[in-house]
Amino acid sequence: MPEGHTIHRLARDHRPLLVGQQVRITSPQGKFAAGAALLDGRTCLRIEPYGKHLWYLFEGDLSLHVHLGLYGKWNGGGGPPRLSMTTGSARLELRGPTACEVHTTADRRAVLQRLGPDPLRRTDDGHRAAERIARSRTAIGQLLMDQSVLAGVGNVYRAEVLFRARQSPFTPGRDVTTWDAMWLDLRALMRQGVRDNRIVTTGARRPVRREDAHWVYRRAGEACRVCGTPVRTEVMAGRNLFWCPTDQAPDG
DNA sequence: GCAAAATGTCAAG
DNA sequence: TTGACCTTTTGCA
Repeated sequence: MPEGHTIHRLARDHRPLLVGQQVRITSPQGKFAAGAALLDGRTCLRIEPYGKHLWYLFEGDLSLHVHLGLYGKWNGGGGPPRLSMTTGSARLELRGPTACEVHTTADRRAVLQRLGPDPLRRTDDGHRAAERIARSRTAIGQLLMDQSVLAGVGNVYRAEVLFRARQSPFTPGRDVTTWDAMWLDLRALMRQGVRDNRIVTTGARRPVRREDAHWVYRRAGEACRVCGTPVRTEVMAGRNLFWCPTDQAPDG
């Protein structure tokens, strides 16, 4: 399930299958029938991931925009897929996405414009995010989830990067002094996530048991791995936040 | 076997 | 802030 690392991994896996190929596109489930007809038979030119968004660019200024949301999946589950892409040798099926639509270049630009820097893009830097954070009274735990501040970070990386920086989620952005460290850490963690196709932040050795993969995420009530204090949880930005009240105590 | 939750977003009120 | 949407997994009977 998808935070930014999943999307970048999909792009990496799909490139050798689709780029340079003429692609047969259909909508067995019917909901994307018109879009599929528009794209069907075109050659895929490139695949571009950005944050949690994924674009398959085709000849003729049209692209397929996919956002997996919470449940979307390529090549999993049963029943008729929303979208099917086939070449001579590959078959990809998309089920349960939040977004599956045809974009023009202008549509794609409009989405990109609303997104903050993506830690997984080599040329992005954290400066734009740093400025937003430094100006804001909003809690850092909320800012990290805002895709216009930072693209690709979701609920797991939020909890884990805050813990690794020993940063309280409740500190207002303008008072945060750990941003540079968190940006660098996100780059490393998310790259690792692309390699593993999975989020592991504890440095646990493979094979990593599920209960050893995270410091605090989904560990409410369990002992903090560092200090033993029970991990706490509370809804922030509409999602369950997890943190250690001792290691991530607010300053002062 | 079913209810609830889940790595997400948007639009309505 | 809430509800809607989409699907799979988890936890409790």
